[in-house]
Amino acid sequence: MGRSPCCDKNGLKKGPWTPEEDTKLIQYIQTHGAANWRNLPKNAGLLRCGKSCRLRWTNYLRPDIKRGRFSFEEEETIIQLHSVLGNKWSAIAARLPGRTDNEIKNYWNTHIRKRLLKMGIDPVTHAPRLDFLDLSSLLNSPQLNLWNLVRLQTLLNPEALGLALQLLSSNNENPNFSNPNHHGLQYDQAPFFQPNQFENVVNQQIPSNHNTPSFQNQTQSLQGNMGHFSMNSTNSSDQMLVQDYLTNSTTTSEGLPSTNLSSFFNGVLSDQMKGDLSSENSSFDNSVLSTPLSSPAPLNSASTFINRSTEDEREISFCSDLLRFEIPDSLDLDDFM
DNA sequence: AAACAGTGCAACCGCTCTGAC
DNA sequence: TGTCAGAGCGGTTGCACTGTT
Repeated sequence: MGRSPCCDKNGLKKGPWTPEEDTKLIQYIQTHGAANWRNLPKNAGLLRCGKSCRLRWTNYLRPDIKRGRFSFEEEETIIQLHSVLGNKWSAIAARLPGRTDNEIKNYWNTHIRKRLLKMGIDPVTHAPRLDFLDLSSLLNSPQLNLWNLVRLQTLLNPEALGLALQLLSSNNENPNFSNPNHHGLQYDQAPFFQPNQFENVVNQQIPSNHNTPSFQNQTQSLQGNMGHFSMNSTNSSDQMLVQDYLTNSTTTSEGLPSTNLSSFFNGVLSDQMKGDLSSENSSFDNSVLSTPLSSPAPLNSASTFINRSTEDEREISFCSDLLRFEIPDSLDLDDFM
């Protein structure tokens, strides 16, 4: 048999707390302290379960509770801590003064989790998931520009890039696949990817070591997402940038992609564009020009939130930061172990 | 203006874990 | 070693609020 309930629930009140109940609880705890929750309701004159009193106090009435919207910094901290600690909400709350575990849990489930899913990130593992990623929403966004393409580098995992490379390199063998280059082909006349072409190429090009259910699921999802993008994107220059970016990627001896943005920029950008990127007024991190995919850029969370004016920008940068974060030196993981 | 659907959040429930005794 | 209270967690519910039709 299970243990006896913490209190006799007959006749006990449930539901929202009234101001009078709150006042009684606060006054009692201020006088006697927060202890012996089983006897507290009776002593305080409350028709509540002790557990209910404890939750009410710890989650709402405690004087050090901070109410209101989570800040960018708090949000980022939650994500970083969650990637290390998982669903240990109390441990996360201990690092966020004034926030409770329940509040963080609710905020995670209602805001952060949804946003991660939208950005194609597994909220459990914090890894990019192609079957979660909605490329069309990213690439069709009004903010689609060079910055977002750069940030896409961090969204796409090696498998995704490898698949794209195989697709692009297969054009010599597969006449059905259109691989336009920027020497005369009219992009606004040629579709970027047709879903059926994508599927045909995928079926032919998946390497044997990627013949796993999860990889197949991801490639199928990528097919759908890329197909959606191609059918909806009307910005031919954007398509060209993506195409060139992928074309300039290389593969390692192990067959894994090793994408270097410098080759992309050198091959695609005009001198004017490179100059713009290197200007002091640009928020662009020049280190990315020489940073291979396998070398994550250091997290610079303070600067990444500067001058972001739109929710989309915040989401994209938010996602980018997620995948680039590193554990701060000040965070002692031994505390959690 | 009313009905409806979607969203956010406080609160609850049932269970497990932990530490004190 | 077993029992118990407190703490913590995942999941869920109910309600208020907001946006849409």
